[in-house]
Amino acid sequence: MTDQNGVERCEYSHVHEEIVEKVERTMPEDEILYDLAELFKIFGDSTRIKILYVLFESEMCVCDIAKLLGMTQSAISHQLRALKQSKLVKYRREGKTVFYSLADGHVRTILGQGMEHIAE
Amino acid sequence: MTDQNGVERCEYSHVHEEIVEKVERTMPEDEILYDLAELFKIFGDSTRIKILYVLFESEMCVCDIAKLLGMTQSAISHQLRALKQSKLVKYRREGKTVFYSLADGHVRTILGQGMEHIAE
DNA sequence: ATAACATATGAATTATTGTTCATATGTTAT
DNA sequence: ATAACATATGAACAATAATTCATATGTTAT
Repeated sequence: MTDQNGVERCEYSHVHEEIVEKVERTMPEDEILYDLAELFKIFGDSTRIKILYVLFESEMCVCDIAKLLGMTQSAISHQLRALKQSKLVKYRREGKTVFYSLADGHVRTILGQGMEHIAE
Repeated sequence: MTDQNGVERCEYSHVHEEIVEKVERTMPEDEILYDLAELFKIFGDSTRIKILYVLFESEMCVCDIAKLLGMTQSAISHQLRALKQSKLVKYRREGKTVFYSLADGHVRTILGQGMEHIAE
């Protein structure tokens, strides 16, 4: 069923040619799909989700987040970096302290839709 | 800064007590947050995202998905299982063939919001 | 019952990722 | 300059996960 290049060779295809063409027209570029997957990977960790939920209520410094979640400063800092790189959180420095906050509204929508889905 | 239990002990907390209480009231149960992370992990892989995009256009059998994405039947089948377990796709059997399709509308919303976010 | 096809699955391998530990960087006060 | 505090980061380790390969299951036709 699979040739030497790993490409499928089913005897009878069920998709009509028009569907194939439509898929090829609508499917975003590989690079975009890769970026999209990278974004969702960020949501795919409960520590990061908790951080986002904390930031729903208020901007907060690294240490206070760590205290609230009962985790080390290092672990939280590493995860905040991931959230920062994905532009899901932003930060401002005030003396020794760095305050993190949510970067935009998509976070709420995405988490909200996820919640709705698992609630079913 | 960290005690022997790994709990943070910052000298000066910046969060006010009322914020802490609000976070503790609003934060969902650990189990729910875990399930939520599990759901987003599913979106965190470009192969699965491609499968979902394909299914936007039409229900489709495993072999045709594999052909469209240039991947093996086995790899697609494994990923479809993950999508099925997360209730993101459903399926119906017709003879030897199994047709997969999107299970609900959250998929579109979540992917759409993700797209909006990375487009910024 | 057997052959042929479509799909599913277990085990192995490779790659990725979260946390910890130790330490570095940056900031403020003395 | 030094000490103290807050945060960031690199390396290592342990845990997860994606794909491949081989094979099993399920369905249809002969």
